[in-house]
Amino acid sequence: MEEVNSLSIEQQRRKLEDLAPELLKRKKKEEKKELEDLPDVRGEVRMRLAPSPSGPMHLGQSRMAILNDEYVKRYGGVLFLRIEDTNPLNILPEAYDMIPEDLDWLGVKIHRTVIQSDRFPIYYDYARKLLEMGKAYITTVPADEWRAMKLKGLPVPDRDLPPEEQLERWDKMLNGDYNDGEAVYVVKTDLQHPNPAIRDWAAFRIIKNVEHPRVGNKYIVYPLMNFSVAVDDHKLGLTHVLRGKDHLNNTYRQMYLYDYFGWRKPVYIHYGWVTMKNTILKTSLIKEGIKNGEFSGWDDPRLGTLRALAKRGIQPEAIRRYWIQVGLKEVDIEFSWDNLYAYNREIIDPIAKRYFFVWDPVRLKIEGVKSLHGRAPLHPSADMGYREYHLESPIFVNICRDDYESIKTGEFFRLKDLCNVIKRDGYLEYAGNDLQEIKKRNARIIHWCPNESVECRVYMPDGTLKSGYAESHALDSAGKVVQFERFGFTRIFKENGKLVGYFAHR
RNA sequence: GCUCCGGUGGUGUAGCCCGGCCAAGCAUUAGGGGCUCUCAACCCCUCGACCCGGGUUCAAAUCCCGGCCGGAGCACCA
Repeated sequence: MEEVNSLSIEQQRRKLEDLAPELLKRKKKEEKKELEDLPDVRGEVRMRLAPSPSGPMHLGQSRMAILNDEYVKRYGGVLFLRIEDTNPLNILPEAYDMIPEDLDWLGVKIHRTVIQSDRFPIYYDYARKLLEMGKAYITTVPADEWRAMKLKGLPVPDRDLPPEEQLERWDKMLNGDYNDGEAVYVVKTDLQHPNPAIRDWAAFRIIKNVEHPRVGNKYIVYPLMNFSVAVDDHKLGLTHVLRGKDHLNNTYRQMYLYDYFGWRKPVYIHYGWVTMKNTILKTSLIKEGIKNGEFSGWDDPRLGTLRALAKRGIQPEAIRRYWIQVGLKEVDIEFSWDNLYAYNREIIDPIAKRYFFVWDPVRLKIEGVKSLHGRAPLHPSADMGYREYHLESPIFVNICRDDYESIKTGEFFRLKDLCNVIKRDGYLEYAGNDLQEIKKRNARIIHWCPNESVECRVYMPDGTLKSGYAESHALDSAGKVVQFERFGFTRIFKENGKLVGYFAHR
């Protein structure tokens, strides 16, 4: 060892070359496209997605859906969809259908769906057991006082009442003898716990006079998330739970239930926080915006909902690749639209047909020719056939105002796949059809569309609108993602004979 | 304030557990060039990072200590 280190780097290298040249060759490393293995896997895996039905799914939530799906597919097992609708104040009834639709679009395979509002009797059952065990209490102390005591590490008087009395109170809660906020079911933990967030936590509350979209007024005692989640995670036999690290303290809280009941704990993995700059994800904001007409709906192209992305032609597979490469690290990350777009382009570029879309159009006459024939490939490399143009005198075409203004009068340029022209005052002069001439003179080639085109407007993700004309061939691709040349990838739809597009990315 | 979790280029990630193949890989972005009848794709090139300070060691992105910075939670929401 000492001998080796006494040599210079160059000497060491030479010596190594003699002994084992293969060690010097660097392996070309490929981009990692796989997720890390899950820890502690014994055979099949049981995992879950647990969205609350407050709206359709958005990009942020697609992360947990994709990752769970990937792991269940890798190891085999069961993926549960558990709809967490225990807060009747924050439910969008349509979301019960929207969420499975969104998951289906994402390609996430759900094996079984459970809805928490079906399971209240189960929660009540465990609640009673816990009271019998003396591990929970029902307090009638007002919320703020109770919280203040907790912060000081002090018990409220109710905490130490005997189980019989607690059970009596529990029955009174269920019977409706208390009104909203007058009594709360609390799980005992450790009042001295250094983390105040972990000390005694509320597990059931009373909500009267609010109709739950699925169970109506059947229940007035609603479980809070930590209780119902822990019970269900256990009852469903989960082996691994993926959740955002904002749930870290909830995991610690739930551990008390596992300990009290002696349940086996799943493996928890907490992944980092994702910030999405200038992306609208908050369902409450979206709901508001739809209501006041600011957004056209849940699929408004400005939004970060999966439905909006789908409408713009973002492929579910691109979203999947994105989240797989981000992985499960506990670091907070910033979402990168660029990276998502890159994955999407990878998928879409080989299959998207090419068309001309002229936004902010200028209509110009081509002088000096009787008729013109054009032929442009629908795809530059794949064999998808051609779109053809036959123009008869008088010939008018549309080009983008930006192009028109940046071309000088007298300048020689080409209308792609049609012919060469010279810009004159207010019209174009036909200048042959020699492509080599364009190349030789390094002249510009711009796109155009015939006078007989369809109106087309394209909604951009930033909320702006581009309108103009698209060549009528584009109607053939209605519903699909196309690339408007020199514009970008856009998903187009036919509406009243016109085209409406939603821009994906360049 | 208290509790917990993190810090690799603009962004994401690999490497960190088990120190030396790392003068740090990959992807994306940006800039440049080539190719192309698109400002797409493709090919080539360039810029760009181990939070800071100590320590251990022949050797630290990797181990230890301290600091700094960032984030999350502290709801009768999920």
